[in-house]
Amino acid sequence: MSAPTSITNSEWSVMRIVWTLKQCTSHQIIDELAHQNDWKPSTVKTLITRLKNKDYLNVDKQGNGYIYSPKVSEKDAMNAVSINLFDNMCEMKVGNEIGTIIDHFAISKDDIQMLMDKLAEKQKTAPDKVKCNCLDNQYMKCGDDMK
Amino acid sequence: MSAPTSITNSEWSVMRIVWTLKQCTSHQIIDELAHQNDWKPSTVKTLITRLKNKDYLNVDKQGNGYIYSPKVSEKDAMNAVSINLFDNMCEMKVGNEIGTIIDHFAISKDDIQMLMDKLAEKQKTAPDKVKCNCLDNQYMKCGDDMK
DNA sequence: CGTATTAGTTTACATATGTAGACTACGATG
DNA sequence: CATCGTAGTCTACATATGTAAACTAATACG
Repeated sequence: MSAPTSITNSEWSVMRIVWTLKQCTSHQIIDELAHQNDWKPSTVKTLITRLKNKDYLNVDKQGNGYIYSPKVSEKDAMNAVSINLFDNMCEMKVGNEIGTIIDHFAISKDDIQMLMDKLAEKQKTAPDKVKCNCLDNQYMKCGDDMK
Repeated sequence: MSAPTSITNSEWSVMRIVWTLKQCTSHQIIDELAHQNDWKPSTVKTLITRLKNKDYLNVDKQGNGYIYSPKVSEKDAMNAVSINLFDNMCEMKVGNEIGTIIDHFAISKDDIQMLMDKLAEKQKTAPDKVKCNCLDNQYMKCGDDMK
């Protein structure tokens, strides 16, 4: 259920297809990615092999080739990469950055409502300030705002 | 002002220090990262060089060595990586994922308020549904929910 | 049943990344 | 001014990633 190793951008493209189709043949993946990215069949085959090795894909023999299905859920993978990303950033600035994401992407009414509810709840126990965690050492700590 | 190339995780560690200190010597960066990650001086020096080449760092001669300062703002870099990350994901699922991030990280009262205001505003023109954009091709589209 | 198709495996190769030692040059100190 | 220490550059090397050709093996079709 969890995401063992990290996957690369191009592997991500393959996984999106498998997640969406739930199960599919290499042929379908190759077609779709030839269409989307102009990738050669060999390229996609390599990516599929790597994803098998990384335990992101299940394989089931069928006729000639295999049927591929996700071994790691899309949600788990998304969580792994996004949490990893924000872990890299200054804790103090994560809140502000979420704002940028909200500005930048389309979100449905329902999701927005869900987010507002979540925030209202979180507000109850929220700290006045989240401290910069960029420096472990003796140096001066970082200022308040980043514009 | 913009983030030209992408930077790696370890380069990110260096930049966080420079962003926080605004300007500093290699000595300071080396110290801090020896402390944080147990990296050898050479490792940090390599990272500094790569960041110079990637135009993430300004250098100013001073005495023996140099004073380093950011050439790309922290905000720009954060935006670049986070937008890039969510661009990789199924559009339909970004809203939900923002929820996970909100759950997972500490956010200050002020930031939460800012996010709620932003969402309230965004709600006014929000679509009922954001469609899955995983497939370009002819195949079936992805279902509604991901749990 | 043989052969064309297809799916999968092997090999390849350039660039990126993590990690670091060795070497060099310049400024500081006696 | 000679030398030492410190900062910076060069070199190194294993693994990861993007990209793909060549080869092989197993169906499917005639």
